[in-house]
Amino acid sequence: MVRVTITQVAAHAGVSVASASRALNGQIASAETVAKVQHAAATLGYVADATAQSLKRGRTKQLAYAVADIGNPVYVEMMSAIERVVSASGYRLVLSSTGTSSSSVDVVRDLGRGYVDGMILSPLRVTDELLTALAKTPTPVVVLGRLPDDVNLDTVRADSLTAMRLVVGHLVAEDRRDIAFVNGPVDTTPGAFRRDGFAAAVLAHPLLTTRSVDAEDFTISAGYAAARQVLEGDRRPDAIVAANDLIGIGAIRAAEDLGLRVPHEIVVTGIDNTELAGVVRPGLTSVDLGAEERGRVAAELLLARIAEPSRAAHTVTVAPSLVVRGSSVHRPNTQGHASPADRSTEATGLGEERAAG
Amino acid sequence: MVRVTITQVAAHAGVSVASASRALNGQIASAETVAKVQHAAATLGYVADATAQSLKRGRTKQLAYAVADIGNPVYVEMMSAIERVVSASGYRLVLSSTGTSSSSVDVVRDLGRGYVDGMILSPLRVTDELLTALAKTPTPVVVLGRLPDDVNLDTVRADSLTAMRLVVGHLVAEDRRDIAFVNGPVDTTPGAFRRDGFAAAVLAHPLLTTRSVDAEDFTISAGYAAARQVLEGDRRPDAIVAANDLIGIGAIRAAEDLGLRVPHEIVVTGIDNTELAGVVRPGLTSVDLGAEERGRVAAELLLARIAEPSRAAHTVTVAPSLVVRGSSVHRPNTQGHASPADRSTEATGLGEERAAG
DNA sequence: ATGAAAGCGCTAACAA
DNA sequence: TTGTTAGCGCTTTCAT
Repeated sequence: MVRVTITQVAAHAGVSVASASRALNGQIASAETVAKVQHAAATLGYVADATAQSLKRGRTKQLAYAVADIGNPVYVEMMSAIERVVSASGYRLVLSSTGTSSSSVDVVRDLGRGYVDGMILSPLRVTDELLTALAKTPTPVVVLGRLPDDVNLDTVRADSLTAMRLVVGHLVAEDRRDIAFVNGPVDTTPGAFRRDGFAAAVLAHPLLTTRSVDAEDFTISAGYAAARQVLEGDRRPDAIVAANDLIGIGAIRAAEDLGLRVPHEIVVTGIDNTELAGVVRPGLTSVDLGAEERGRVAAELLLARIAEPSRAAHTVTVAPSLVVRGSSVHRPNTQGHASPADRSTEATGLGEERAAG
Repeated sequence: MVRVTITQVAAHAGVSVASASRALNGQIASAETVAKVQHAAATLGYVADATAQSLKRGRTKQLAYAVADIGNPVYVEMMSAIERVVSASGYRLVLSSTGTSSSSVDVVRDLGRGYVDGMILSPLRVTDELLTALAKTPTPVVVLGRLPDDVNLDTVRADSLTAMRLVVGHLVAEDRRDIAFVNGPVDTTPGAFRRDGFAAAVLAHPLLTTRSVDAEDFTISAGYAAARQVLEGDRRPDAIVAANDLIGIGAIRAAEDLGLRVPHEIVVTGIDNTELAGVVRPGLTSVDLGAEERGRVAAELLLARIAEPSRAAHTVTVAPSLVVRGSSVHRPNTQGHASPADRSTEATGLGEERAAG
C-alpha cells in the first residue's frame, strides 16, 4: 500500500487535479466528471491527505484537551463528554498532559504551532504567566475552572459555593453541629475555591463549630492521614466534609480503623460524585459538580468560538446537585443500598436522594 | 497575535529562509547566522507551524490510541501509560473513540489520511474485515489483545489462561469446590478468552464443580443481575469468578442483598485489579492483567516500528499477578484492611498478597 | 464547467 | 556556509 495522491486520481479520471478536487469536495462539477473522479478514487483507494488539507485550508480539524492528571475520574468523565461532542462535529481530540514534563503554560505556548484549532484547558493553578500566555495565543481556548473576573475568555466552571451550601445545609439538617473540613492543597484552584465556599456556607449557620485541615493531596491516602489526625484529636467532630471523593473515602477508612461507625458516630461527605462514591459502603454522600456537563459545554463553547471568533466571551456555571448516600443519613437501612445500577440510575434508587443546587 | 512565518524571521535576520530553517533546526550554520536567526525568532515570537512541517517531513509526530470504551478504568490506565511514553518521545497523542459512531474498521481505514504516524488499537472484536483493513493500512498499528496466529502484527496481550489458573488455584487452596464463572459477553475478545481460560484452568482440578453464566455486559449492574440469578438457584456455589472487577463488585452486592456473607459463605474474585477493587469492602481479590505495562509496551513497540519499519513483528505477553483481598480469604481479619494507600502500596500491605503469574 | 497556476509554510536538494 | 529552487498534497483563484 503506497500513498495515492489526488494527482493520480485526476490522471486516472482524465481530468485536471482542480476538477478532481472539486468533484471530491462537492464543488461545482459536471455529473460526468464527478462520476469519473469518484470511480477513479474508489479504484485507486484514494483518501485525501489530512496534513495537506490542513495546510491549505488553515485548519486542522483537531481540538486539544489539556489536563494535569488524566487518570483522575473527574477528568476522565469530562474527557469522555468532550470526546463525544468533538468527534460528532468531525474533529479529532488530542490529549495534552500538563503533568511533570510540561506545564499549562508550555501547552498554551505550543498552541502557536497550530497543531489544533482550539483547546480546552483544565489548569491546576492559574498563574499570571498562564494568563499572559492565554492572552497572547491566537488559538481559541476554553478554560475549565474559575478565572479572574477581568479575564475575557470562554469559561466553564463549577459552583463551589453552592456545592458547599448543599453539603453544609444537609449536615445541619442531619443535626450535625461540629464539622471538620478536610481540604486538598489550597494552592490549587479547586482547593482555594472549596475552602472559600466552605467558609461562606458556614456563615449561614451561626451555631456551627468548624475547623479545617489540608490533606497533602486529593487522594485516598492523603485523606486518610488528614482525617485520622482530625478524628484522633481530643474533640472529635460529628461530621467530615471532604474536598473530593477520594479524600472522603480516605476519611471513611480512617473512621473505620478507629472503630467509629459511619454515619452513626461520624458523618462523611465528598465532592465530585465519582463512580467510587456509589461503590464504597456505606455509599459516600457527594456533590455532583456536573463534570459531564462541564465537559460537554466546554466543547460546545469552543466549537462556537471557532465558528465565530469575534463573538463575546461566555462564562457558564454548572449547577451542582447533592447526592445523598449512606455515609450521611441516619436511617435504619443506612448500610443497605439499592440495586447496583450505574450512577444515574442509583441516584433515583433507594438510599439515595438527589437535591438540585 | 498574527501568525509569523519563517520567511519573516529570515527577513528580519537578513538571511535566506533556508538559512533560517537550518539555524532553527540545528543544521550546519555559522554561529553568527544562528545568533541572528534565533534573535529574530525570539523577537518576532516565531514558532514553526506544525502542519507545514508535517507535510514537508512526511510525519506528523502524532500517534493515536483507539479504544471503544474510554471511561473504563482499564483503558484509562493504559492510556495514561501510553501518554507518558508518547509525550516523552515528542509525540502527541490523539484519542480515537471507536464507539457507536465509528467502528475499529473505520478508524483503521482513516489511518490512510495520514493524520498520525502510528496507532495503538484496542479492538473489542477482531473481525475479518478489521484484519483486512489492518493488512492494507500503510500506517503502523500495534494491537492490544489477541490476534489470530497467522496475523503478522505487533501485539501486546494479557495472559487470560494464566490469570484464570491463578484464580482457580487460589480458590482451590481456599477449599472452594463449586465455582460459578460470571463472564461478560462472549462475542467480545476478552469474553471469549476469559471463557477459554477458565475452562482450561478448571481442567487441572478434576474435583471441581463449575458452571458459567454470561452477564449482558462488563458492568456492575449486569454483574449484579447475573450473580443474583446464580446465587438464587437451588444449588448455590461457594465461589464466583467474575470476568472483570465491575462484574465482581456486582456479585458482591448481589451476595450482600441475599444476606450472604463475603467471603464466608461466598467467595468472589475479579479481574483487572482496578482501583475499585481496592476501594470496595471487602476488598475484591483480583488478577492484575498489567494494564499499565501493556500500554507502555504497546507504545514502545509502536515507536520502535516507526523507527524501523521493516523489523519483525513482535508479540509481547504480559504476565498477570493475583492480588488477594478480603473477598476471598478466610482469615480472622478478613474484613479489615491495611492503610488506605494506593494500589501498589496496598498490594504489599496487610490483608493483601500478590502472587506472580 | 474546466484547466493552468499560485501558494499554504516549511525543508532539502543542489549550486555557488 | 549560504542562497536559490523545487516541491510535500492539496485547494482555490483566475482565466477560458
